[in-house]
Amino acid sequence: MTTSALPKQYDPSEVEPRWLRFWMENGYYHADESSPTVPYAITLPPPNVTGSLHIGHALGSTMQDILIRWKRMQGFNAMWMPGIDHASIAVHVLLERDLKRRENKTRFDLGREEFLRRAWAWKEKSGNRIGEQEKLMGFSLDWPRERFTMDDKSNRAVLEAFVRLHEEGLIFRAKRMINWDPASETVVSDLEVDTVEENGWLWSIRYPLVEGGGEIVVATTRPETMLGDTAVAVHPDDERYQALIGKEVELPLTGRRIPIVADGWVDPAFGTGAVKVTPAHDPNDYEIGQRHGLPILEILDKRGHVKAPAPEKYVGMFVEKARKHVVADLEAAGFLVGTKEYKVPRNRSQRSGAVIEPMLMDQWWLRAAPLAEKAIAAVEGTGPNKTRFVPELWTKTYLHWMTNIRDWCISRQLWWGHRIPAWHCACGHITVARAEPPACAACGVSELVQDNDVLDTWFSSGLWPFSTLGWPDKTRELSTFYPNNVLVTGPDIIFFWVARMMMMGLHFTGKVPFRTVYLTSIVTDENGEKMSKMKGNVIDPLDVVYGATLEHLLKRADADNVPDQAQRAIKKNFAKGIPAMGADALRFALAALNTSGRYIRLSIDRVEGYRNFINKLWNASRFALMNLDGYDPERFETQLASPQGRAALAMPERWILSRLQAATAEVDNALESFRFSDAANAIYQFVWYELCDWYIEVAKAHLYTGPELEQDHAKAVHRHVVQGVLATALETTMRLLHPFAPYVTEEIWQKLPKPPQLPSSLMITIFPRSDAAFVDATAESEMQLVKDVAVACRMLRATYNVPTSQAIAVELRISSSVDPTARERLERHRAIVERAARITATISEASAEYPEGAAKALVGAGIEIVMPLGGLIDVAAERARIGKDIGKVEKEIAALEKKLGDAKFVERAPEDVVAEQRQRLADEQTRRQRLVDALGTLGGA
RNA sequence: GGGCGAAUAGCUCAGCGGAAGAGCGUCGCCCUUACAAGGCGGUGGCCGCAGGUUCGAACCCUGCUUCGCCCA
Repeated sequence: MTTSALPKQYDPSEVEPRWLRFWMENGYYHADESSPTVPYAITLPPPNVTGSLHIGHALGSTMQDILIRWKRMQGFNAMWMPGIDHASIAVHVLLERDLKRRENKTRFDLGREEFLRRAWAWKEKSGNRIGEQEKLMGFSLDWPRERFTMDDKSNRAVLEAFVRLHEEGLIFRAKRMINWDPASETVVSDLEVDTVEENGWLWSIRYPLVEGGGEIVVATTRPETMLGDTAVAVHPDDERYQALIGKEVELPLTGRRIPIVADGWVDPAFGTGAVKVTPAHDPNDYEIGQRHGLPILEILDKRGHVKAPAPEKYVGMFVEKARKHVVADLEAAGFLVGTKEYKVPRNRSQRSGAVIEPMLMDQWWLRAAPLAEKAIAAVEGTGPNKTRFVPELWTKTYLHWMTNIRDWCISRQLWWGHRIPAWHCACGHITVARAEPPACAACGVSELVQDNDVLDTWFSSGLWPFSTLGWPDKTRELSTFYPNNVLVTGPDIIFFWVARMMMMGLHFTGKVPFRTVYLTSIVTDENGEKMSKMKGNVIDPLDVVYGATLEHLLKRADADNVPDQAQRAIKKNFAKGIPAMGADALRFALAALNTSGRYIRLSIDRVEGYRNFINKLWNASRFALMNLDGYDPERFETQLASPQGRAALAMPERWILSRLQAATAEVDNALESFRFSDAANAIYQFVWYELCDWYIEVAKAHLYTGPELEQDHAKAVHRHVVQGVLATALETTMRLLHPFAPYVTEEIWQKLPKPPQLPSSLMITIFPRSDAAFVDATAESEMQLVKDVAVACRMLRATYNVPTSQAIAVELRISSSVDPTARERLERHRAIVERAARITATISEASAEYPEGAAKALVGAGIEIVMPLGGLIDVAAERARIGKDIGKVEKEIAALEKKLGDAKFVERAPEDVVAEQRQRLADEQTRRQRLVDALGTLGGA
């Protein structure tokens, strides 16, 4: 191997495709459901087929891949289920928008069959793209198992679930108030409606009394719905209107007579305290109507146009237009009392953006309360199986929603989705069945028409964790991989996914679908703004991986039809484009930034920092590979296996192996409790600040070959040990880091010399476990001392700008009375300190005599560093620096004396705490004395 | 209106009862043959405000202020 040929900079574009192919070709991603080993399963929340992989997916999926690769390496039968969601309404919105633009047609012009043909074509293209993106990110999904929510198996599961729930009386048909999207002409879920405050008007309208010539004035933001009014309501305690309750008014523009009713729901402080009641087009009015037995007058059709029995004049007008005409007519007729600007809470469909019309309609419903009961018990821990949320705070959100659950409207007036298995007969009877029934169950007629509606997408999502494993059949997959161990998703999906899966899972399988729900943070841009194409602040994960020029970003934005404003934002945000970071850097960044906070502010700069880390690791490995000639991994493995062999290691070797155990333990513990950022940071710290900054620097002295090596056998032996420790530490680091950064670790690992019996890929090696045999407190404290002394020397050197090239003589003065072991330790490790700080050291006892013009520094209380600088020293600066240190020390001393002077503290605090504070005080006092002495000998005050 | 949360270094965040931490930024010095995507060193904090509990509070409790988010 010609390792010297390794490039100085890690090039992910060259490395990633090779290993991706290797892993896929060898089937390492695939889990065998018949394997006797302990399963560990995660189901990927399937991305929406309309989209491409966005940064939120990248985050959630990276966390899942970290878990899966980690567990796989721990020997679990790790299975990660891939799939795509059909996203019923999202596909409709997208295709219909396109249809409108290109052909100026609606889906109704096209017909159901042709529309579905186009939807499938879209699914093929878009679904494949998502899969490609997931592969490029290195996600080790079990591809042969890949599923789609509308494939045959899923269709069968949905059919079975629907029929069973219907048989159980949990699915029923009823006419209730629903959210109608007039643009898409379908029901939408409560969860898919946003209430936004928009600028509007509040109109006051005079409704004249039928008798007595009086009037009542109502305030409304939707005057056009007056055409469907069937009452006026006031609060029963409202003194202004006591005399009017029970009277009738004549409804302007229609001539209809409607009553004035008293209802507690009315807010006397709103407007005039009197409101118009339109039971057919407002949920609250509907409730009032029910309480008072009011008639229901529907005056809006499915496209949001006015219809009869509204007066002929308005029929056919869209609500907005009808509003203008109604207001104008009211004004002309003298019924309009006032108009004022008003913030109107308006419901809009998240999908189409259209204003939602509450409407009364026959729909299919799922009675959710009985299902929710078990879903609550499982999370409260009172049921036989349990699911817990991580971070725990989301439990409340889930429980709050689940305890206040309402019946779920599951039918949608769309075509792309699972068609409802119900057949309507002219006699009015509806037959629900697994297959088209030959005849009506009620009247025997054979001309039946299947229900036109499809199911809400989330209905099939609820079944996903087990429908993907073969349910309703009792498959081996199901018994092996269900329940899943974890579900990873964003907190914004709790109600959509988690809640539905919990309800359906418990109902149909009797088991929770997953033991743990891990909720990631939500990724925003660096200013904390939610990413959105419209804002021009989206970061596409693959643009980060492969890099993108500004031109490329703008071109794509143009293709996506984003507004000019967003294009300008892109020019500002990504003026220099995005440099290629590689998949590993992005994955590691996402893990490192994924703390328990609710948001991750992702910026390219942060990712760049982690790209640098990957590069650092690459170069450390490069250094090792350039210095491993003659290294025999088997010989070293044998040495490490024996206690004597381990005891023969020198301090720095014992130190780095000990630190590696600490890092390993931290990574393992952190992952066990889903603290991804702690795990990533533990590796980062170890690699950069321990392995690279210290161990490799120390190792250099022993790795370089020279003529003396051939004469000095001990040196040659030691060189081999250093090579072994370096190679071993790196090899273990690769295994630790592999779940986070699979590509670079595999690349390096394959190059490292290692014992021959290891597997062919890093991804199927064993994940490191902290080994007590290598934990070495003595080595750690000795190395700490060495580092502290070296750093103090460097500080003096930097303060006085002593060039690195100049090895400077330094006195290390040690108060053996303060630190009895320091002198012996420093003498033993003098060479390391000298090399690290570029000094030549003389070690002596502490003394109050100082050479002229020396800079001084303290390490703890017992070690003083004296750097003679002759004329170089800036006396004033040195005085200021030491004076400042004295100030700090005195502040400490004052605080400690106060504490120790408090009798209650000494009396009540634990003994060890008191002793610790006493020791600190003594140390600080010594330090102060040393500093004062140093100051005193400076002169020139 | 109901609920959930957050205020700690210039920025982004960790710490959640016994000496204020990280990353990035910033300021010096250095192209020292693994790495300038680098090395060495420094600067920087009434831990939102006010009370309380405690020998001891960034951390626990109460209130306030300001910002988020979710639900109606």
